[in-house]
Amino acid sequence: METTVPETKLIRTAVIEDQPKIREGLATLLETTPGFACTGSYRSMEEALAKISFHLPDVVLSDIGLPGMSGIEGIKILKQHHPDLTILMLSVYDDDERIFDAICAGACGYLLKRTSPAKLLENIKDAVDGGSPMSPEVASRVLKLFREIRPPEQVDYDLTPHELRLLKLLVDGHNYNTAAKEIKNSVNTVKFYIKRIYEKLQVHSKSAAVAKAIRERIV
Amino acid sequence: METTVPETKLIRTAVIEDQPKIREGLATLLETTPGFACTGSYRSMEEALAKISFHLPDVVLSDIGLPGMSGIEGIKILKQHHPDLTILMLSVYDDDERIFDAICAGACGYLLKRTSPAKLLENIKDAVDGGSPMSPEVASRVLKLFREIRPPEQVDYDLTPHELRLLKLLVDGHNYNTAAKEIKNSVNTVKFYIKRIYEKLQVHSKSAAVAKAIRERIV
DNA sequence: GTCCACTTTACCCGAACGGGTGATGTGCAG
DNA sequence: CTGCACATCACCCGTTCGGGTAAAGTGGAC
Repeated sequence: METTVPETKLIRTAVIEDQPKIREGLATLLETTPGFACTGSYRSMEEALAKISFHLPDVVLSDIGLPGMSGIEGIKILKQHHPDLTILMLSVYDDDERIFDAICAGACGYLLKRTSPAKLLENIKDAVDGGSPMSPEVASRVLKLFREIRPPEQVDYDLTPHELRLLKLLVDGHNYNTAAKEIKNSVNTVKFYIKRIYEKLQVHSKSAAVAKAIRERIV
Repeated sequence: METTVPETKLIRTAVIEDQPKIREGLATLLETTPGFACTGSYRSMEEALAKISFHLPDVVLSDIGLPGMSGIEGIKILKQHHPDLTILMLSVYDDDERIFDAICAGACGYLLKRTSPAKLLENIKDAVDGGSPMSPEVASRVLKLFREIRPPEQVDYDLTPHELRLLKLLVDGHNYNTAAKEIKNSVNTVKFYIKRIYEKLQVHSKSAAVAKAIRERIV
């Protein structure tokens, strides 16, 4: 809800892409579209890292499959040097692994190369406005991964607060003795409680209990 | 790259929203736009759950802040009854908690109410095409959460493949004996290897090793 | 008071674990 | 052949665990 005065701010974009046709196409697109500018186009991450500081852009558009250093490795370094840089990945790959890595490396968006020029420009604008543009397929995968991460429905096995606390101590590497000191009980009490924890969790050893506790996020 | 013959398929959409103005606005928008249809508009999740099966839509557009059952609770149930239903959340809230819950409950997209009608229609289309439309702010939050989830950078402690396999067995609840059978070695060999694993992981017990392995995603 | 549920502690015993040391093999470089 | 690295296994010993049983102490309900 800001006053949208005729936007004078140019979106300065750099391109990192090894295929000459695509690289030049993007550069031309950015140069000829009002409101956009291309501050540099680089054939490799190494080249970009060496030269980009002299014409720092607002947005970097980077391929992943580059000769030499990969785009993902590269943007990690780019982000270290210029933390505020907005980075969009532009890739033909839409596999979970690469999407995940790119995002964790600092990319704020992930577009597939088949994205139309109009969409691309719109997405670049979104990105500088703080959005995180993703191609539909990419967004789906991100959500899918997202769901996989926390599927378990917090089954709590009816553990009492006491038992829970003790379980946490076990998870943190305590043995019966140190855990006993921690909760100010005798070792025998601890042993007694742990028996019940094992029953409730249906396990028969400390390590199995710990594994279950961590995996099912009981801790 | 498919032949885009004049699309005859209507996108049938249902609306769940308690505010009359918004609900009716959405219904009208869907009815009057070529290619779209509104199969029903409901004031509450309870109403939707009761009636939606008679006119099953392709897409459900649901508010979160509803009277009675919340939109998030509701779509969980909706998804159980109709797993293939495409569900888009339409909400004023953009907090992490609700976004997370909505996605995990089965929403395939999350839009803010300030989304323009044109964008909204486009996003609905994206959704039926298998995409996962999100408002820019929402997408940013999703990526932020995403990064928080896997911060630890895969330190692998120089475990050999052998040691790694053994560690996995421990994590899966094996004791020395069963693990030994599993890798066809004597118990003593297993003990020997485990000693080295403990050294490399800097731990002194099975449960601590298991905890570390799971937490640092060595498994 | 009595009864009952719950917490806390105790003891026992066999099995599993942890750590140390040393002895075989097996294959490869010299 | 010798030497060396490495994998495999054995034995020992003290500690910790896992599981079973039993019994005080505590507090509230009746």
